[in-house]
Formats: sequence, structure tokens, C-alpha cells
Amino acid sequence: MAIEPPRRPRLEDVAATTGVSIKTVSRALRGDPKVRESTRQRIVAEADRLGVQLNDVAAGLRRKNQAMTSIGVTLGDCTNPFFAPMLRGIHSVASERGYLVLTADAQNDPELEHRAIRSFFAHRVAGLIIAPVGNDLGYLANEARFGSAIVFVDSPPPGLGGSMDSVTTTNAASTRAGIEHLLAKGRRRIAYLGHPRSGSGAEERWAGYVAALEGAGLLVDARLVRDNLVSEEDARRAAEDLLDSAEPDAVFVDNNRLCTGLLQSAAYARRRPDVVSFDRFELAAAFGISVIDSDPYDVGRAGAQLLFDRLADPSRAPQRLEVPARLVVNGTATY
Amino acid sequence: MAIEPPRRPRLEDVAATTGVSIKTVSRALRGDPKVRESTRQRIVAEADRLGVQLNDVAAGLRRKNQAMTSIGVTLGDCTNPFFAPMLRGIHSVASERGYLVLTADAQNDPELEHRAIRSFFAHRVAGLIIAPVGNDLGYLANEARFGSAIVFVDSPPPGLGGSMDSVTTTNAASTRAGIEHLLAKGRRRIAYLGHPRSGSGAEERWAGYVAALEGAGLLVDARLVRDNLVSEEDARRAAEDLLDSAEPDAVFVDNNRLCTGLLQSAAYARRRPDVVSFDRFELAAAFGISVIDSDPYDVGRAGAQLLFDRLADPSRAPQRLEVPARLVVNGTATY
DNA sequence: GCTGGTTATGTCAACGTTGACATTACACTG
DNA sequence: CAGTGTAATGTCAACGTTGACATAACCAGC
Repeated sequence: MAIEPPRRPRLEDVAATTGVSIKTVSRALRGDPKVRESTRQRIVAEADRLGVQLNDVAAGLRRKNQAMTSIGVTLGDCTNPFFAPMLRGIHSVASERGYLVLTADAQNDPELEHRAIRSFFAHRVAGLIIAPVGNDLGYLANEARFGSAIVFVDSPPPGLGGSMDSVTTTNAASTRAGIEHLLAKGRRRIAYLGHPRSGSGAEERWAGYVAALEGAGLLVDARLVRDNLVSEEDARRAAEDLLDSAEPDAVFVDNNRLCTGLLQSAAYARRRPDVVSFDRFELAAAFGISVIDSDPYDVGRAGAQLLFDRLADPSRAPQRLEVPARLVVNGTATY
Repeated sequence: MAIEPPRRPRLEDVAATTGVSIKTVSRALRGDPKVRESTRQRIVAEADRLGVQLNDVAAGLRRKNQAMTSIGVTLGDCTNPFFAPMLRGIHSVASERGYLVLTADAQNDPELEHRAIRSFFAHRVAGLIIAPVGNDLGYLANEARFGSAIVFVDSPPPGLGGSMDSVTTTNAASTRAGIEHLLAKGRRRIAYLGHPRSGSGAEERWAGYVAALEGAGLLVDARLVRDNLVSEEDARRAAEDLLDSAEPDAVFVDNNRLCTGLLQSAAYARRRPDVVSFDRFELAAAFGISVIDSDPYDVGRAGAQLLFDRLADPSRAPQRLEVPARLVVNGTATY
């Protein structure tokens, strides 16, 4: 059994039935203007009839540095609600340029991240967009030498100095603005629920929190701070404890995942402190919480644009973009 | 300026410094047992030193039917909360098999979907997982002939008969169970907020709704039904109108996106009808609404597994899997 | 109708790898 | 130690395309 599937038709087949050379077919199909219009039409018609499509794999092999028309994207966890719209932003730019997008979910594991990146290079992606989970991506320095563009999003490149393009958000300034909003409402006991300090701009957000408090003449109260929270469940548990024991009148949350945990806690339902959360969050208005919206879609678009710009000009200076994050109070934009 | 980036090292370079032929290097690196162990070690060490990695593009070109070690996934909208965990399920299976995942966001546009699929084939993916948005994908019949595996998820293949593998959920039965739950609570005026009837199992869900009502001796009341809702905003508007005009005591919502819209409506906040929504939804418990959870992660894994099974045995009969969807009442599993 | 220049098309080799097949090395048998 | 069998390695061409270069076709000008 198991009859072989038929071969895919190729340029050669079009050449045979139109009586031109393979090369001319290649030119016609890629829109090379050095083909007589009448010839082009004949070829295109015949290619359509036969279902011939250029083989990008073979074409990739021929290109300088063998780059495919695809880019790779690694995310720590593609179910993080920040990443889905970011991915969408990346897709939108990539498809404008005719590039495909390879994705990898590193499951928050630096080892998997590294492996995914190696796979991407094995597939000869033209470039890479990385939302890093590992805290040392120094191994990328070698790879970058071969002409692959690399852009970091969400967090600047760990272990690579300032030598690479990146797109982050105005973490410190926007967090500060968020805290100041709470202070203006008269809140004084503002709790902090946060990520591990390394990565994803957590450090800067913390700095923004501290700066805002200090600006108001307040000191950081360690009892109001819970760090090192990774999962939703971590955040829920921390909230149960924190809200009852330290009785904050407001809570700042480092990101939407943790915020979801907070909202699921029984203590939150009882006490209903004011909440400001980093990252967009669809049901913020329904809960009446404020968010600092860094517009992941824009981050994704900016990252992808940076990538293609770098591909176009490999020698330009590294860019470090910051996408502004706006404070959205109870679902209503304020600035 | 613009110095050329150095060439990537290849098998030839390893061959040169180890004094064996390219072919032996190829064998050693791919783990072919017909290489003397001592030779293999020398070669692997040297390959590591030089940073040589097999070029999957070139390897792909050599394979039967030129398939790359990658699969393509098209989604209507990757920000739909159903799809992110599904994608994760796909990733997990793919990475076990050493395959990469190309994604495309069709932005709910059949034309973009078609274009993405063409691109995938141009990149010679080994297979395709499609959550269809178009209502006729008949054009795939041609492509499938060349040995690409194709699996539909979320919705069976529109316009292709039963000739292809698919993974859906128990739409009708689970919707019926959800409605029956509401009936058991004494609700009689159960509204329906739904998708356009075509695609995504909306038809079956509708059938489940009707069947449950009929089973209880009730008739469908057209005033309680709002169809053809696509966006969150559609759902919000429909809810504002429906809840006030028809005064339902419960609402069934076709999917999580529409549910988000419902929850954002002012009318919902006022009236708080019982809600049962299709699809997982993180904050369901916080809102006290029930969901019918079709576990997108499992759908993704099942779809990817189906794909690789088909790749392994192209001649087997098409499979139509149904992943069971459980009713989760107020965030607590009941069966 | 020949020259020079432009435009359209063709030829060839190469991209980096691997399948098919060929060869060599080596151990073992009688 | 020739003969045989197996393990290890090598040679060559091909995958489908395109860059570099070559040629053919055409036209204008004289």
C-alpha cells in the first residue's frame, strides 16, 4: 500500500509547458521586470493552472546567509495575557513584510528557551524576538555575528550589556504615576505584589514604587511588600495573607497574572482595597481597578519593526525603545 | 562600510579540521550508529568548538517531499483566550517531537487565512493545524495530495466533508448540560448570546440549547436570542439591550469573548442574571459565573498528536476527536 | 545592412545537506 | 593467507532555486 504522494509541481514543470527556461519562470513569478509582459502572463497563468508555488526553502538556501523569510519569537509563557496581543502585533508587522512567524513557548524554563533559540537558528530564521526568561543570554553574542537580527521585548537583554535592540515600557515612570494616583486619593498603606526582582522590568517597577512613596515622604513598609511571586496561585495566597495581616488600603500589582490571583482571593472580595495593576487587563473596568496599560500590541509592533529595521541596516546603533504605559483609572483614560 | 558578516560554519569546516569526509560528519551529528564511537566523539567535540549546527533548511530540501521539521498553525485571532492555552498544547507536543511551530493570526479574515496557508506551504511545513475562520477551505484538498498532514481544531473542516482529521469539543451535549443546570436551578427565561451560526461549533451549541429547552417542555423565545455577535463590543451592546428589554433570569454565552462583553455591560452589573459561558475563563469564579470548560490545552495537544499520527501513517482513516467539555459551576467542578 | 546598445532570455554552478551506492579497512574462518 | 563478511568511511549527484554571467533578439541611428 502506502502509495507515494505525487510530487509537488515546480518551476521546471511550468518551464516545460510554456517553452521557456526555468530561470525565466523564476523571474516571472518573482515579479522581475526583466520579463516581457506577455511572457509573464503566460507563465503566471500556467503556474496557477499547475498549482506551482515557489519553494521558499530552496530559495532560502540560495540567499546570502541562507536566511529564511521567517522570524522566531520566544515567549516565557504564551498564555500570559500580555503576550497574546504582543504576538498579534508581531504578526501584523511580519505579515506586512511577507515573513512568517515561528513561535516557541519556553515554559519559563531558560533551558527550553535556549533550546528553542538553537532550533530557530537551525531553521535559519532571519531574526529573533525574545521575551527573555533566562538571566544570561550571553550565548547569543556568537549567533548575532552571523547576521541574524535580535530584538528583546518586555525586558532588556540579560547578560549582553546594551549591545542589542530592545523594546520595553516606561516601567519606573508609569509605576510611579500609578502610585501617585493612589496617594492623591489619600491612600497611605499601599501594598506591593511583585515578581522576582530580576527580569521583565520588575526592578524598575519597584524603583517607581519606592520613588513615589519617598516623594510623598513615606517609607517602604516591609510588611506591605510581597515579592517573588510567580504564579497566579502565589499571588492569591500572598493576598490572603497580606490583606488580612497588614491591612493595606491599596495594592499595586506588578502584572496582570498576579492581579488575576489577587482578584481570586477571598480576602480581596472582603476588603476591596484600591488596586492598580501593571499590564492591560480586559475586565479591569468590571472590577473597578485601575491599570497601567503598556499596550502589548504596540510593544509587539515596535519590536518587529525594530527587527526589520536592523535587518535592513545591520550596522546601525542599537536602539532601546520605551513604549509609554498609560494609567487607566477604573477603565477610563486620564491623560 | 557594512562589512559582511562571517559565514556560518558548516559540516565542511568540521570535516576539514577532523580529517574525515563531510558525509561522516553528517552521520556523526545525526547520531547514525554506523560511525565509530571514537570518531563520533572527535567530530562532535570539533563541531561544538566551531559552533556548527546542522542546517535544517538544507536538510529539508533533501527530504522526501521537502518537508521541514515544522508545522503551521492558523488561528482566527490569537488574542482569543481560548487559543493561547491551545497553542501551548500544540507547542508542547511539537517540541517533544523536535518540530517548530509557525503561527499565523488570520484576524478573522478568510482571505488572510488563505494567504497564511499558502505561505505555510511555501515554507514546506510538514503539517498544518487550522482553527478555521473561512467557511470554505475546499482549496486544501489539492494541497493535502502532496503529503501534508492537516488537522482542524475547534471546528470541523468547512467545505471538505468528513475527509480530514479534526478535534472539536462536545459542543451540543455540554451546552445542553449547561442549560439543564440552569433549568434545575429554576430558571425559565434563559437568554442566548451567540456567534454567527457557521463555524466554531456554534451550530451545535445552538442545537444543545434548543434540545435542553425542548426537553423541559419550553419553547425558544426569539426575544431572548441574540446571534451573529462577533466582537466583545457586539456582545456588550446586545447585553445592554437584551437584559433590559427581555428580562432573562439567566444567560448562556457562546464563548469567552462574548462573555467578557456581557460582563462589561452596565445592564449585567445591575441585573446579575445567572450566567453559563462556553470556554474556560480565569475570573469565572470571581464573577460567580459557571463555565463549560473545553480545556483548550488538551484540544491543542490532541490536535498536534493527531497531526503527527497522520504524518506517521498517511493512509489511515480520518479521525474526528471530541474532547469532553465539563460544566464548572461557579468555579467548582461538578462531575 | 552594420554597429552599438538595450532588453529579454538562457546556461551553469552553487547553496548545505543526504540517499544511493562504492570503496576501504578490518576481523574472522578454514 | 586467500576468501568472506561486516563495519566504517567515502564519492557523487540531487533536492529547487537563484546569482553571475553569457547569449540572443531587437531596435535606433547612420
